[in-house]
Amino acid sequence: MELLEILECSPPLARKPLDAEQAAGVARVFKALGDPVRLRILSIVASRQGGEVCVCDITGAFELSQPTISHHLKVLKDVGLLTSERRASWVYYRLVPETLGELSALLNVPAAV
Amino acid sequence: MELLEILECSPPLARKPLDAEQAAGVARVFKALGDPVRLRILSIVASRQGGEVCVCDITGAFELSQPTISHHLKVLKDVGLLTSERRASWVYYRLVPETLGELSALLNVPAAV
DNA sequence: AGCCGGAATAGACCTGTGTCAATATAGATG
DNA sequence: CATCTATATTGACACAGGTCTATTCCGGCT
Repeated sequence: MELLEILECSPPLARKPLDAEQAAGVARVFKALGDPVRLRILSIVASRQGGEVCVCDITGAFELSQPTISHHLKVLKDVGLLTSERRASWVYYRLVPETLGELSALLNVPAAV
Repeated sequence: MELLEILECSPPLARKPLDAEQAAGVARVFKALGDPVRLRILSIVASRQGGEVCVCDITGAFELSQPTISHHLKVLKDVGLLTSERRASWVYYRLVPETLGELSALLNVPAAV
């Protein structure tokens, strides 16, 4: 997954201006975070004891159709924020803490100049 | 600016699921970060010695029209990531490190469970 | 006052995207 | 095999958003 590579190699924003390619890679992830439903999904997964959540639990937390939730899960998965695993009839989603951590580091601008 | 309040009161994602209102507030900021041009603008400002950049310098760094850059600056300003100050004919933009810091903290998920 | 340059705003256009209903797929179970 | 439940995919639609041109606004200068 090349996104993680970009993130891992990216110094904080203040280090030096991002080039177009780096910016495009990082923007994909932030764009995924730029939706309230996806943020809530992410926080549901993140705060879940055991670290994984069944899709049905997520669907139940929203007044949105099942395909809509499935769509959002796919977006989060595609940018490397979540992974999924099927067990029997159910699919479980987990955080990818590395991705979140890299984003966090990227935004961690040193104190005012 | 109520956004900062939301951010300041928000524990990390893993603490407990965001409610709809919190998620909407935070999503606004991430949405602003979810564009490559805006990320580059932000990194230009962040990496600038002295902490401020004239609009003309930003415009010069892209092959985009001046109104387009102005639009992106407005988006970043509206969500509290930048502030601006007019001096004579020029307008200078600065980071709001608090906002970045809060986002960084929000994403800072504790190590795997 | 009039002009000039830097920056912001307005409006139009086109693409991207969040949502849904309908359908398909996967696995379990009778 | 038939069927049921859980999840994913497809296609359609409406709205949001990035970009441009044209215009306006704001300071400084002559």
